[in-house]
Amino acid sequence: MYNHQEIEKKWQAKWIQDEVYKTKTDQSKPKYYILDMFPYPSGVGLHVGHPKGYIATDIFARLKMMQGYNVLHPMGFDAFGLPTENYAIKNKIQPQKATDDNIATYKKQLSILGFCYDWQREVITTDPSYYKWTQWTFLQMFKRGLAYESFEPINWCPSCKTGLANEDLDNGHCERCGTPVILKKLRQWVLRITDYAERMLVDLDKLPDWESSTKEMQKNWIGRSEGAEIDFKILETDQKIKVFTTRVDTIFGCTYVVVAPENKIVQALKDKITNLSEVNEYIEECQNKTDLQRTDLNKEKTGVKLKGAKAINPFNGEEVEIFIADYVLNSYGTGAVMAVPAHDERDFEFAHKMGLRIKAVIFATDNSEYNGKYAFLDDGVLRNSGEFTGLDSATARQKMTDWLVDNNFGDKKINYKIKDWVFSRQRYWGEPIPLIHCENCGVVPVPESELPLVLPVVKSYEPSDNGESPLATISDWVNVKCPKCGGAGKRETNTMPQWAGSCWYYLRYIDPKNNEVLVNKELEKYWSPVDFYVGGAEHATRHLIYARFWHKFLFDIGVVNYEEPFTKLKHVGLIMGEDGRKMSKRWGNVINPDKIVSQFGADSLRVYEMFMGPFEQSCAWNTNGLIGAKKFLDKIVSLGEMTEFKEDKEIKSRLHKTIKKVSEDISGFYFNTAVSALMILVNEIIEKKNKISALPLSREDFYKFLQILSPFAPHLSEELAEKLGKKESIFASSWPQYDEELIKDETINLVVQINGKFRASLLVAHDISEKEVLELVLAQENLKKWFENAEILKTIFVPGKLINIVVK
RNA sequence: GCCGCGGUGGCGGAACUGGUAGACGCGCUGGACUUAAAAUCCAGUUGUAGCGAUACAGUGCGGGUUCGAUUCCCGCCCGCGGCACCA
Repeated sequence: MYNHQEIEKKWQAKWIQDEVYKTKTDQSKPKYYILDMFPYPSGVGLHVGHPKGYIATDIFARLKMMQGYNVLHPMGFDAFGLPTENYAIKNKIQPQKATDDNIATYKKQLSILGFCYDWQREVITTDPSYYKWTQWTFLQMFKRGLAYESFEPINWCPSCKTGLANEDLDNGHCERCGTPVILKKLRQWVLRITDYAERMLVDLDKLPDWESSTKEMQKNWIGRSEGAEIDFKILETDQKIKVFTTRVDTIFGCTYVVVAPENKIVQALKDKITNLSEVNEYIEECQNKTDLQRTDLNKEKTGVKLKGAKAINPFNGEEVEIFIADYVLNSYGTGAVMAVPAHDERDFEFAHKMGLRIKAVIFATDNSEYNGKYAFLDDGVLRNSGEFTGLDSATARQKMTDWLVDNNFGDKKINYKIKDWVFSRQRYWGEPIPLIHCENCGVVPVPESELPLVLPVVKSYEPSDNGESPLATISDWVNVKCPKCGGAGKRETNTMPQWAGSCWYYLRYIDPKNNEVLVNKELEKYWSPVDFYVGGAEHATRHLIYARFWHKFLFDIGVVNYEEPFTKLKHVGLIMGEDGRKMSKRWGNVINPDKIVSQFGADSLRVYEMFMGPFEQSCAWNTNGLIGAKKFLDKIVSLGEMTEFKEDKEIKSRLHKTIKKVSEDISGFYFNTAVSALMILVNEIIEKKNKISALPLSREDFYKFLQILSPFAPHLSEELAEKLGKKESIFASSWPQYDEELIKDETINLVVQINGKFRASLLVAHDISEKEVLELVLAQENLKKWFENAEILKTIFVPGKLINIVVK
């Protein structure tokens, strides 16, 4: 037992006093930038699961420091956005005050865990000196046409009363409050992230050190598909319906065309449609559905025929019916499809329900006939397809696309599932969008010299029902002169989404106080890119998509010198409650880190969380396991009390093996096995110690042990190192090297197998020959029975490891 | 439905490019110390049979490759995560 409270307090104060973790930009040394995803400071504070990733990066950073790197390992807070705003409203505090309080709580909670952050580089996204540059980047996007105003229907959360991006949805519900979203027509600012879709996709291949699951998720989210856009002329008009398909080869099987209910073409055909009231009724019906209802796969497909209008298939001149149906999404492709029921499941289902014609044109290569019971989705050979009959699907797609181009009926087209980023929120707690609406000049940017455009203090920050932000009510802030013509202008009152500030914060840590530029070029060149980024997997298709986009833009305008922000990425597994459920107030299973630290110490918590299991894996909390970690540290304390040192050869060898193992395991983020290796070493030392009544190590070697322990248990290691007489912080020391010679075992346990089954192990010299082993084996009394009445067919010998004798 | 990951004792998990399955920790059992308990220390702990040496079985299920498979291949089952009418 040792007084962890006293020791931890002492060293935390000393580290700050001696500036042990101050980042030094000594450019002669190699740099290492290791970054945690900065937290969102919520009202309830941290639970014991949050620091897991921070502990891991802290251990890693300490290793790198001691290995002689200049380490940048900063921390900050992502504080704008709905959670704080909703919390502030509920508790009747100003959002700024709520943010300040929450950050103070978080910092206190983090500080007692003994992290090696350089707090002088702290970045807070709600700080005007920070969001000045968020606004600046937005303006650069605006100036290059990447930010545009749109009036299209978007996701709207009726509870949070704001528009949302696709990334803010969780299965059709608002990710924040769980309310099903609806589509609502709204004026909004949108970023052209789709312009970067291709690059974001292709560049994933340049990231070998990202987890493949994350890359896969991003690929699916970007959702590239290659196909063609085809014009279907509408009979007796000069209108046309543009459809997108990846299966031009099936077009001779098209028996109707479907457009989304919101598609503009419906209104354009008003005069032709003879059942207009029925059509309008259907459109209204669709508008009243939530997104969730509309996209429910289990529901039956619905739709209405546009009577009086017909479309013409450009390939065969056939006249086909036109339907509106909400199984076609207006937001993807052209909002219209050619329906080929024989070769598309959805069209098949719809055609069945409405009693429409099904015409098969693709046949399996084995010439089996189409049975009409389901849609045939595979590629195959074309039939009934005019001049393209007989071609295989892939060739047909090429030739038919060429035909489209030649005859002016369409073109090749690549579509992406990812949508442009809806970037405005009708809420208060966000970065003001620095634009001014002028009657004469249109939308005019706020001059860069006037940045930051500070978020004004407002009396009521509750959201409104009318799609306007609370900022719209502050008339003396809203009404300004147009910076261009001096005439009357109005400020944009929407604010930026929560994800804006986190798109580039990693750059600001490099140069956190610069008021002239976003980041100094020279410093950026030295420190970037982020070598290693660690955080939750839930950000795979949110923050990590946005940040890559933002970064590529900054690359394009020359702010940064490389194209991908995060070289290596790992996700931290959750810590669940003792009951196996996610820690939450609702289940009453939240474990508070402050309590754990005061009761068991930060070092115990650190060791335990790293020992729980593989870093990426989620794992249930178990207080008994924590006590095990504490016991491990207690044992080390008892070693530290020894005053007699007597070097032992076996222990020295074990120490060097452990140095190797721990170094490799920290580098590879295999913390559980690193802790295990340290435990094995300690157990062996204790066993020996009990025999010889002295520490079976030299002073120097005991210090080496403390060094490899120190990333895990920094406070205790410093304390024991000081006891050994060390004057300088252990983290200023050089990481110990292992001795190759000491690791080699002179004698080894050689495995003896007979017919592949383990039968014995023999203690022999490591370089024993096959012949010698065989002689030894045959001489063993307890193995004799295997060779009686048996013939040795062959032996397999793996030097230094095993011999397998095959007998019959 | 599609994509990705996983399935090993009572529990968390270990096992390098195929080579002693269950390291390390928790829990449990027995013992020492104690008036007693906690703490600590020692021993045991995959199952079955046996006093024991030992033998057999065993890494989700069924096959296969191999001298040898938790590891590689084929076919299933189950769990988790993501996406989901994307034409």
